Amino acid sequence: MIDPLLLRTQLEATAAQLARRGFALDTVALAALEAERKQVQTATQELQNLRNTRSKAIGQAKAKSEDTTALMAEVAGLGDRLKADEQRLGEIQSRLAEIALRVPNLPDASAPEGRDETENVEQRRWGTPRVFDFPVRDHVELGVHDGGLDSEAGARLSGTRFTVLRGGVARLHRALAQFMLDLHTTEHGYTECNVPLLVNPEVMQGTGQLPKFEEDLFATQVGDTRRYLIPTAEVALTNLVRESILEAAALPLRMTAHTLCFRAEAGSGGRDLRGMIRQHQFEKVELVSVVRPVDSAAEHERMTRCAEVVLEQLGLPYRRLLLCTGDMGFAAAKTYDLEVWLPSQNTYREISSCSDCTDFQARRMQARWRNTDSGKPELVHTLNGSGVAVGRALVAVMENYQNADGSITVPEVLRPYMGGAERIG
RNA sequence: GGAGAGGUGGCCGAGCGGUUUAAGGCAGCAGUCUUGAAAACUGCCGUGGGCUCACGCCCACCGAGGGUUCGAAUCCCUCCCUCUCCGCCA
Repeated sequence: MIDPLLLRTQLEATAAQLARRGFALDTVALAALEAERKQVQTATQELQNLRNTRSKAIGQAKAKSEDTTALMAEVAGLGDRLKADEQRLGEIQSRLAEIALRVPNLPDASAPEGRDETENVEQRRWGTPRVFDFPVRDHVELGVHDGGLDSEAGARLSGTRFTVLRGGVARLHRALAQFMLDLHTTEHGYTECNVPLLVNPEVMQGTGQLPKFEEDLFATQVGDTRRYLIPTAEVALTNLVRESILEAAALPLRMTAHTLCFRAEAGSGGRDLRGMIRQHQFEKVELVSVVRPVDSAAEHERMTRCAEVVLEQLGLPYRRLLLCTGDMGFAAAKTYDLEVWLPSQNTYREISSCSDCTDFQARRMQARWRNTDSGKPELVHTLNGSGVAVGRALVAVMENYQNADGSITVPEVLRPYMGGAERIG
């Protein structure tokens, strides 16, 4: 959520900033609703004040055994008026909150203005795509051999966009996750966390998935209790600081988790249907940082580097994009995407996304820190990044390390996790 | 799932219809004293919100949500969570 004060006091300027990312704020409706809120809230508080002072007077009169009938007459009917006003105020405020919860974050000044992914700005490249002296196979072909990558089996069990992994491919997948987790915990200063995959609706609202993106989520219902499957560990890790006040010394807080992720992928019909690029269930190693506001820009660069190091150690060519305003996620003020080279597609494909969410999630979660200068609790800044997507890393390793006979060379850094094996398949 | 005990400010803890404007203590911050420190003493010290140029004034919050009442931390109802024991279980 952006600062509601902006919607009250700088409505037009805020609308202009949101327009940069293609979000149309209905300023006329908002201004009218806000004027009504102001009027009703003032009236309600005046009535509450009247009730409080009268009630106190009755108490004092009774203590002195004085007659209270005159005072009692004064408050007659006040309760009903108050109840009506309070209800009306509550309705206005929840309408305002509903609007505010659906407004995306303000884009950072350094995010280039643009409509969609075609206007993202490439920042750098690392590595040189390998030149093959044999016909390149894609990961689906490479995986069919011994059923190492079996989407038919996945479909039989659960439908489209589910895959079964077996044997060396399954182990390579596991090795990738282990390698990433070890790298981030031992080299990059992140604390390993193991988190619930099912979370309650408040948590989903905290990081911005609800109320706007419900159709992208898988949900469970047991009795009256509704829980959602996390679409990313960002949800669980970031919400660990919800409704808390952190000491300044506890920051920066850096956490990582390897989890399953579940996405309904509504609205992506037909895209990337082949193979493991876009699945309903996939694994990811996630990085989350909670920092002081002044530190978030630097932390964003640092986090993105942590993700890049994964690809560099795996020897996978990649490029870094600075996302334009129109391609950023709901909660992000600024985002870098990392795209890995896929020989079969002769292009770079997204494998990581690192976002600075500034105070947007913190405000929804009421996550604060105690500023030692002011002594007051202030909102933290939160950041999240994939470090990196395991399924897509598997695809990238299979394709970039393939051999003419259809086998796959195991990248050096993964061999300790593969019992020393140098190739699979 | 069953039985019992609890949820009050950063922490401990009193309050169980109206002198509560949430006592008191601890921790913290500032000051006095001191060569310095400690002790002692004095003051400050929850969160969110509204109105105001401002000084300030006001509203809400005692696990959550309802209810009773002129008035609720306190009484009633529903729910949640924590702890102890029992049961079940990877």
